[in-house]
Amino acid sequence: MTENDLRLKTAEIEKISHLDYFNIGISVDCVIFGYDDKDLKVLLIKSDLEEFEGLYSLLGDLVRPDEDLDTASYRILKERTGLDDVYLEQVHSFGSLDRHPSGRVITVAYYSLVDIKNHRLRVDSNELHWHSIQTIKNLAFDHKLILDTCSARLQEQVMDYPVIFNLLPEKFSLRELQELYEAILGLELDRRNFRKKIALKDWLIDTEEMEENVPHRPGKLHKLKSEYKKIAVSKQGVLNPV
Amino acid sequence: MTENDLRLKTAEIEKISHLDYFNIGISVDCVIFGYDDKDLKVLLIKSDLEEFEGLYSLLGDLVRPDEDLDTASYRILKERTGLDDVYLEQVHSFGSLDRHPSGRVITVAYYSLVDIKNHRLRVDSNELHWHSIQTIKNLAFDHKLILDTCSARLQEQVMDYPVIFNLLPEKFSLRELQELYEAILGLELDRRNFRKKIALKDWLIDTEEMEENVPHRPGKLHKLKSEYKKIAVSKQGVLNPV
DNA sequence: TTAACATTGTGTCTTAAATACACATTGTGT
DNA sequence: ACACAATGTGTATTTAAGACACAATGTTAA
Repeated sequence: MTENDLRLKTAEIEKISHLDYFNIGISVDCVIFGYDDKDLKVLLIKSDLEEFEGLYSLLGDLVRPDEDLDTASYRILKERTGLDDVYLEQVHSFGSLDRHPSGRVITVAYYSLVDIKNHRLRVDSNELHWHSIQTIKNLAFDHKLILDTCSARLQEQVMDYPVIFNLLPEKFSLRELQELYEAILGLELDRRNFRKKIALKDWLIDTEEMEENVPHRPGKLHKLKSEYKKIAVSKQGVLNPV
Repeated sequence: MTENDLRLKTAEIEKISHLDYFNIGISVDCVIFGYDDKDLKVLLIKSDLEEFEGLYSLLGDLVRPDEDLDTASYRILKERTGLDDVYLEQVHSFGSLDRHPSGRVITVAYYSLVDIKNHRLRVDSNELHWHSIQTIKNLAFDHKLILDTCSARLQEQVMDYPVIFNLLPEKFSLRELQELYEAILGLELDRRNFRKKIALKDWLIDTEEMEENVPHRPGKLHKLKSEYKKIAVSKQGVLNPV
């Protein structure tokens, strides 16, 4: 390498340092909701940063230069959980100056809905754990704020769009569905009025099957009409209430 | 400079090139809505990019390393319009690979509501122009998509939150308000039912004043209750319907 | 000055949805 | 066979939405 090459290299460093000043990292964080044991849960991982020792954080990663935002969130979900074909929706972007201890990182938050029982994650080997929303006091970074924002969004959407069926198995009883609504909304619902409301939306088909292995009178099993499954799996862009 | 220095420099270049590979620009774009002449309008500027010659684009800029997202959108609004103290709300982030011809730029879209009449912008000197939403066919970048997304968001919010009063002068007649709703929702409303609905929301105070200089029977002037102005100017975080 | 005009302001009826509320039925477990 | 735990169902009340018509008021122009 000649002295001239060196000068060129140095100039390049200058230029890149300037770029670096303007460099802001961009990441995606996924709030992955699950439902089990009559409780709304979120999938968290132990933070690997010293600053947040002992705290959990959402699943996230930097966005690669060759992938768009939705692709990045799908990749993270797939890599971390092995899940594919899940409901994902962008919620909000967070960009406080001090939100990441090791530099300026703006993050785009997504929420996701998965059926815990159906997909068996290798959660323990991964340091991944399901946490009840109720019990979460604080998280690494600004992830508690992100979680709360996504929970609020989920609450807003739950009565207007057929999304939460992604949290349930293919077939479910109306009791299971009502318990899920109650878990998300944080209130108790009247059984008769709830059933009337759901019937009015006309989202469900009554399979002719019945619950099994319940220690009481079994209920009918229902499933989501197939025309709504399309919307539910990947709601792109603007969507009208059904 | 020794051979060893050179090796160090080269290593630094390697490292920075790697960073550069991960470098993604981040910008903010503002959809600034205004209302005039019974028409919903948006503030646009002639694109300065060759690729988009003749097309208009939204007002936007790169986010600086020392400002958060909300601050960036306020700055852009202030710089370009001189307006301060306006309603701004983050809507969605857009990150397609090919959305910017000169590189990878992810943008965070905000919408803003301003009273055209009240603030006299130097629009002509700035190449800034108000365009009727109706007439806009395409825009530079993916700005048509961003505009449509923000319009849809505005439509969603307009009946639930007292936001659109930011588009009107301090005092307005119920006819003006109804025309604004009609412009945003793109439909005609029944006058009696509209007034009943607005009365039910209890957002307004009846000032004892009357319209002036109208070529017909003048209507009463109303204004937004002050407790809602707070919310309306800067809706931070999660907000419940009123 | 008066008549035509444009818009204000107001109420009832009907329909749809939300809420409050109670009892007989069915399958399981002991 | 009895206690248990849940299913499944209907009516009455209140609240909101939607359809719809006419008298009153101020301006303008003949």
